[in-house]
Amino acid sequence: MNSTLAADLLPWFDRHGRHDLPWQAATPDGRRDAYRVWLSEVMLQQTQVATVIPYFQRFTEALRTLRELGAADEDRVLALWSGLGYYRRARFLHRAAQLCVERHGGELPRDFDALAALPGIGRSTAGAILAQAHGLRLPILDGNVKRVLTRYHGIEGHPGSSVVEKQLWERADAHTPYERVADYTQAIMDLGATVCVRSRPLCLACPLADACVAHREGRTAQLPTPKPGKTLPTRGTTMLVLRDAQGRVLLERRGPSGVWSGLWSLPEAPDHDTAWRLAQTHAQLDDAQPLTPFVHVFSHYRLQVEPLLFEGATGHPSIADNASPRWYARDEWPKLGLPAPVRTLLEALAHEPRLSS
DNA sequence: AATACGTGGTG
DNA sequence: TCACCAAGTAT
Repeated sequence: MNSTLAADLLPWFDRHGRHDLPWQAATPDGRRDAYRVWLSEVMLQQTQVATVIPYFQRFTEALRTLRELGAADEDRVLALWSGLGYYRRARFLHRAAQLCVERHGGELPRDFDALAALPGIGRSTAGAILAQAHGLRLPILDGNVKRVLTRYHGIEGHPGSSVVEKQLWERADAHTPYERVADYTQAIMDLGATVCVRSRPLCLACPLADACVAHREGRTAQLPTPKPGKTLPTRGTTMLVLRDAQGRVLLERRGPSGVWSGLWSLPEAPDHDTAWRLAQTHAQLDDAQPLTPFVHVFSHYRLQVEPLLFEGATGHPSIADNASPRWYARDEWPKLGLPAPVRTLLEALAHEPRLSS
């Protein structure tokens, strides 16, 4: 393999790459903090830089080290993640930090296999961490790299399929240079994010255009091959907003699997009748007010939500711990991991007490 | 191998 | 309005 990809890419990176991302800051010894690199890589899974930056800032200000993360309550971690989505990432991150404290002296292992064995760290993330933090020559294969390489080599087929992915890993490895690995890793992601974008790539500004098969053959619009689409199924649920005289709301912790796992959310029922009966088990209520229904879209289905407001709940015990379910006052919501639409709903309700459809 | 898993932005 | 997309991993 006598590829010139890295040699063509690095001068472009020096001039046009991103060098001031928050997780790129060097420590006093000129290295990058592996904890911050790790956190950024996990946050960036399936998530764009602009979305991640404020979450990264807030998270690292609250939990500055791997040990602080490991010692934190899961609720705190999920609250810091709340709104970012794919919450299993946060739970894995938390668990991995604890494993590092138990087994690896409070640090992220520098061995690839040990690193990739941690929950939430797959081959690409492990490679990115070791390349960025320690300069080890390891390939990465994220969405940016897949887009660049499918075009550069004219590779057909959905990049998510195992056949295509295998080819891409081989190409990714072959292109990874022995020098300036951290810069190369950032460079190919920057190229994918800013030049070799999905629609209307900026080939005139691309340092790889001369050697790019897709550019030469005019196939940039056809590559990478899009995922075979299917229409999202729709599910429905009724969310119960049980509110007491002080404005506290009943929330319950969701189970360890499924969407929003581990987050605090509103009690749910399949229909209004069931919701009504469920409400009676929490308080003596004689009035339910339908709020404005809304649709929340996940990656694999859309959820039609019909919120039902029950006002004036009384007689519940005051609970001090985090047992679920629990009544939460508004000033406690920020400390909770809440699903994005639930947070939006509760805040809207707090601002507009009489909001209804 | 195929699917579950969030959310906000965009054309 | 809506389908599609954006720094993947686990099962």
